[in-house]
Amino acid sequence: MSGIPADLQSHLGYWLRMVSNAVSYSFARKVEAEGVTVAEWVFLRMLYDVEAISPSALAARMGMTRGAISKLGDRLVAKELVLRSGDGAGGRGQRLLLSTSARSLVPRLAALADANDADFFGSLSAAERGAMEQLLRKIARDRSLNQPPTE
Amino acid sequence: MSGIPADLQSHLGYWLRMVSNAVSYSFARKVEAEGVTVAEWVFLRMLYDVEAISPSALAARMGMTRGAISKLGDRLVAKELVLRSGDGAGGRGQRLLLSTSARSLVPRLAALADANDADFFGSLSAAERGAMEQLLRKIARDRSLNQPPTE
DNA sequence: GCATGCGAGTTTCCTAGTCAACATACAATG
DNA sequence: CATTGTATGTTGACTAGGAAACTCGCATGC
Repeated sequence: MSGIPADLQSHLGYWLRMVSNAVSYSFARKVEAEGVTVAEWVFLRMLYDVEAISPSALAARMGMTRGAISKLGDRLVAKELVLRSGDGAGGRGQRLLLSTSARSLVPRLAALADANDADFFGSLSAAERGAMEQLLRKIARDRSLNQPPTE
Repeated sequence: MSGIPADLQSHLGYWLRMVSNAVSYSFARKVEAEGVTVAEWVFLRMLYDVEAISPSALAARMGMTRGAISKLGDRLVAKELVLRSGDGAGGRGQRLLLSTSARSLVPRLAALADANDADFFGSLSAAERGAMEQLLRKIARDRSLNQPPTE
């Protein structure tokens, strides 16, 4: 025992990071054609469902800090994809919502997400993909990485 | 069709990113007790095996740019964990190698990596972990994310 | 009615990457 | 040899995010 320290490749975390980075990088290349980043896609996709949400609630769902959401919001407002309601910039009980152009952009981005997933996981069988998803969801559940459905 | 755009959670890439980020974040918290970052751990662990390597070869293996390796190297040299041989800073056919203190640090970091993997994947059965690793490796292989054993 | 506090959003400073421009050692070619 | 080229390492400008301090609106208690 305690001979050679464990190899990098002997850790699942290592492979997870490698593959995840590659998937995200590839997706980033795809969505940049639409002038958007991965974080922005997530932001927009979440708003698409909820209609309106407060910045700090969104921060919790996205697993980012309030500060990061504030800046991300600035960028999206500048791109005219997001509106801040209540509407003076400094408003307190603020709500974020999609612009109409964002609402039409999201489906196009979703198609890119589908394509990216297909690129990477298309070579797996449906059973394999299912197994992978179940395992990942299980770990996320154990760690409660699920964004709570709470506002 | 073309009704509601695909959900974030319907993509494997999404779950991969969630779990991978959580794993890396948790690992970062663990190794910071040893004064090291995740990237620094990878850097050190790779050097541990190869004995000496050129910065650009290491960049290729780590999937980072030469610039990033240069700065990462600076930090590790400052921490006295890495040495640059050939030794004037501007040397061209430069080699990176571990200091003796780094050589004794790596096994401790490896233990933390083991612990982190156990934290996250310990709740899976051995068969599940094996399945996960095989699937991830397969994707990495398809995309040739394996660092080539070439120097 | 006023103070006190708390929570939300912003801002500042810092870190860690990329990208692209740069300098330069080394090789190949005339 | 000299020149030209090419790969290598470094640097500077920029981006994205975290941590923590700061600012206010708003509620609560006195």
